[in-house]
Amino acid sequence: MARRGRVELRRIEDRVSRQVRFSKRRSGLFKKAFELSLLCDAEVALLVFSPAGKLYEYASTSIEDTYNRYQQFSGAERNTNGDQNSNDVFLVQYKDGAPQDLQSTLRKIASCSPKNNADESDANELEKLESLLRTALRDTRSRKMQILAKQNGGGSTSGQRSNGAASQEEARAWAED
Amino acid sequence: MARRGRVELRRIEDRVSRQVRFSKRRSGLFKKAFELSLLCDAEVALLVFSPAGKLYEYASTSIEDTYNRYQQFSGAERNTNGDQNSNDVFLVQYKDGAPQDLQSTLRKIASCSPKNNADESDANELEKLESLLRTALRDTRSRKMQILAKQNGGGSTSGQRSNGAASQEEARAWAED
DNA sequence: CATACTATTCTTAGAAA
DNA sequence: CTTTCTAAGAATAGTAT
Repeated sequence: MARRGRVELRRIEDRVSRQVRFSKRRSGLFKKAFELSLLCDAEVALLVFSPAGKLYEYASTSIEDTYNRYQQFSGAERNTNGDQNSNDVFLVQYKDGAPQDLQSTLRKIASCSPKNNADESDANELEKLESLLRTALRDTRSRKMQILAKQNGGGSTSGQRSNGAASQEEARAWAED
Repeated sequence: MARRGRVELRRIEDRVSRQVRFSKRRSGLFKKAFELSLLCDAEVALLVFSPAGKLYEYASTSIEDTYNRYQQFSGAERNTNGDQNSNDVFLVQYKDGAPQDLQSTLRKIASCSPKNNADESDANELEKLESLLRTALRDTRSRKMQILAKQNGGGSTSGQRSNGAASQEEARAWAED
């Protein structure tokens, strides 16, 4: 049996049904978000809290970066019309040199052994670890994006069916923290 | 004429086409985000920057609120006390995926050995790795925050304040669909 | 919670305005 | 940049696992 009619735009009463729909629509939403960023070269950040309080997130770059850009944007409204190759001050070329070093980064991460005691020496170590993790995450996203793109190179857009955790790395980054 | 085939999952080369698709897909994405929050009673925050740099946003509550909730959720650092040294603040216990398990997460990361060949099996592995890295990054940040806070005598570490932004614009109209 | 199925509804690429 | 029109694809409600 299938849908009986159009979807009414109102909160779903039945808990089970609402939960199932949340799961499905969430997947669809994240997929759309990913596709928008990849197909149209847009920067997307998406945060979703389920009714149960669980967090789901997606960001073409990172939640923090996009939120910061959002705040800056709101502060200074600077809109240069024309989608030409305007000289973007923050344009940084990452190219594809990073992903190859992913294994190297992972090895460095593995060598970190943060203690459970919180002291000053740990702070520095954690700082380094954080940096390594950021790099590894960026490289992992980038590589995964390449694979997905290759898989769907001549296929459909619905090839990616896992959760919406997909991500991409573009040749643009204004401030990778 | 309509669509001739499936959509290729890759950046659209033609600028005009990309722009038109961005406009359409953005509308669709925001509609989906709105529906998810309404139908399933979820909290949603969505930020999109067009290739031209224009901002589009939607939030079931507000971007700031949801982002703050995200920060608390992932960072687990919640200090509501401005300048008073409240000891109990740092005694907040973390739930699953807590900093206490950071070492465990790092071990899992270390066990990942992404190959350089881009095939389907690699995509799944990278998916897991990405998830692990996100977790590790969150935990690392969280722990670092704790240490820094402790060093500073428990001073406020969440001084980030909004610049009085927030300009809802694309959050209505499709409520009739 | 996530997913397989399938009938239906919904989204959207392409071409123009 | 937004939107109209049409038909091909995509998403998904309800149900069961």
